Amino acid sequence: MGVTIKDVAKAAGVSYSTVSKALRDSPLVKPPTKKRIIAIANELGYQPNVAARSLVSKKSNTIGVVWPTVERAAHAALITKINEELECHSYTTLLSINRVESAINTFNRLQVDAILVFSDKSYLDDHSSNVPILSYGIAKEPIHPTVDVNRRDAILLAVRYLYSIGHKNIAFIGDVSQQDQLQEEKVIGFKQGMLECFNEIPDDALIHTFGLELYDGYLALKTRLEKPNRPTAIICGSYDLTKGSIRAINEMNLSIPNDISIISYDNIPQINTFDQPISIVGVPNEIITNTITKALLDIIEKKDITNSIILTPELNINESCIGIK
Amino acid sequence: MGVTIKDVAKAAGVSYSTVSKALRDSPLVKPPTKKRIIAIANELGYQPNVAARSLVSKKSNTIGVVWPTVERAAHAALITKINEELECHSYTTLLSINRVESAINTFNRLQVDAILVFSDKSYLDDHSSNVPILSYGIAKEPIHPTVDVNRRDAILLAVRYLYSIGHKNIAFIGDVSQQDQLQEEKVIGFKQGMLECFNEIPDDALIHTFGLELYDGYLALKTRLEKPNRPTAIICGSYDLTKGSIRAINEMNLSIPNDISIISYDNIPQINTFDQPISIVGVPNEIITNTITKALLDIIEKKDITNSIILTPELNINESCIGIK
DNA sequence: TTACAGAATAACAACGTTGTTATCCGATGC
DNA sequence: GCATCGGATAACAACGTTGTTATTCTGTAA
Repeated sequence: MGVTIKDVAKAAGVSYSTVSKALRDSPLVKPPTKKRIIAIANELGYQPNVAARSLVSKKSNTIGVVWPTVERAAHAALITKINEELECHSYTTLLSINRVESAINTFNRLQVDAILVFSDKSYLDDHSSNVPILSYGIAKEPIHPTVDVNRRDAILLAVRYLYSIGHKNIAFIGDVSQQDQLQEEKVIGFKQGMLECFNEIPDDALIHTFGLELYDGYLALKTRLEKPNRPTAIICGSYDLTKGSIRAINEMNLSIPNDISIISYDNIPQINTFDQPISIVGVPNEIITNTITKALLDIIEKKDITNSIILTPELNINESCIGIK
Repeated sequence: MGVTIKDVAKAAGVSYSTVSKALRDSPLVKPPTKKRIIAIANELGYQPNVAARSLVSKKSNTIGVVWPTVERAAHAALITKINEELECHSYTTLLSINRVESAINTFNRLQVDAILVFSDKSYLDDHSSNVPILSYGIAKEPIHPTVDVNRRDAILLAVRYLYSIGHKNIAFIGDVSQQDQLQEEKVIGFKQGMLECFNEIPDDALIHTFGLELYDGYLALKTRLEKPNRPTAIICGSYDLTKGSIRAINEMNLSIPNDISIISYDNIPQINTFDQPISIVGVPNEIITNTITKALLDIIEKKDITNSIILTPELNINESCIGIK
């Protein structure tokens, strides 16, 4: 079925080792011959056999990604990008939506070159994995090298900025259920910022949602806006919550930024699909993916990354925020 | 790094071909020897080398799944299940979230045994793929063998049922934008049913949403319920729309089924997470996944399933529907 | 012309596995 | 006691590729 290197060799009238070298662009073969061989290979529709190649090279050029939470939109954006970047380095990404342990097992069987784990948990059980593992999540006492975003500082940055332009009534909308450490970190950052700026955290400054979906944000903010003491600035804990919040604000016939300034967490590309520009705080997706890609290549090369990498968030302000005199 | 079959052979004092046979449970090797070899292999932590194995067997035991629309929850449920089922047949699932053409290319390079494509489009461009392709979507003039759900009949069934228990004012809520052929089919089924039962399609029987998300359903239904001539029964075009509809109904202080009966499309497990049981119409997920798995194994073996498979929906009624005298 | 360097290409082993074929050895039948 | 049979295991080729080593060929200097 498949056309092999030997078929090409026969067609070109050379030995098969020459073909191999020609296709790998080795300097050991004369340019004209090389050109001719490549042309013939293309014509025959030659596809290198991955199995044979990785058998001899002892590498699969494949990276396994463990992604148990398929639902999270932010992760989807990350994975798509990482996938692209790795392809540039001629690695193929392999996704598994199984449970973490089971996925790690499978990837060990498949002998991928490295495993990337997306997990909310702060640590993974210590599995015996022959393959190096990188995790993206919380770098608190990690077992494996980890890439993490400093969510606490992100929200802190936002509070400080809003304070600096005169806001006195700032609210944070997000999941305060303490189930998810990632969300918890944001709340801590908010509280820290409020204490720093105002020496207190008013009861109604934290707007609780019960989930991270659009509707959760919509409902929570709408309920809050119907009460007195309307905040002049809101920090939204995630992309979907921002979407819901904006709908709630529109529905109340309020204006961004004249009535309410908004800063959204999550620095993902979709943020540009809103009707109006929205200020954001977070680590740009591109930086996250670059870092992860680089870290993966590093752990493959055995450049042991002992330290975890913690990324610093950036603030991007535009007309969704206005100062208060 | 890896412990090979030869290491096991040396440790067991037998030839490596004997080890191979013992591990594949061949009758050619004596039971006691077999047992001993397996024990030693386990002890050494032997993992068969996939590359070598697929090099000789000319199979990768891997199936590529093209999944360009990561966001759709219904697809996530399907894929998870298919993944499980294939694992039972010792196939590994490989996900790609790239564009369809690019993904098919990659999978050809990796020489997977078959490709499963999730696509809204009614047909794929005729790519030169050496690997057999199965698609899940619309089986209208398909190029590749296709597994399809008869969405038209599903909604038709629902209309007929509601009519049979006395409803005179039935509405369908769904995406009527005609962008998506899958959604379009449902609308056609609804219209057909209405004509069949009532000889007409009232203008307000179709409740348009502009998307398939929860909030889209919520907003559209709420708007509709504020108008006169409230429907006594509603058919929801998808799981997320059902969720939104239920919220709208609750918010208006209406009761299911006393004020409004509900039937939801999408026969997925999550449907059981609602506060109350909801009647559904559609093909149970398990049947879809079984069919797809079987079809995949078939095209791998025979390389030729000429006919597409169209699945017939089922109606599952419970207390979310009540008759009208 | 012969010898020889250096480039170009051919030959070959190796990667880890599987299926086929060959070998060994004990038991059986005459 | 010898040939034979058959079960158990060993030996080996093959899968398609790459890196190393061996061979051929070309052009140049003695």
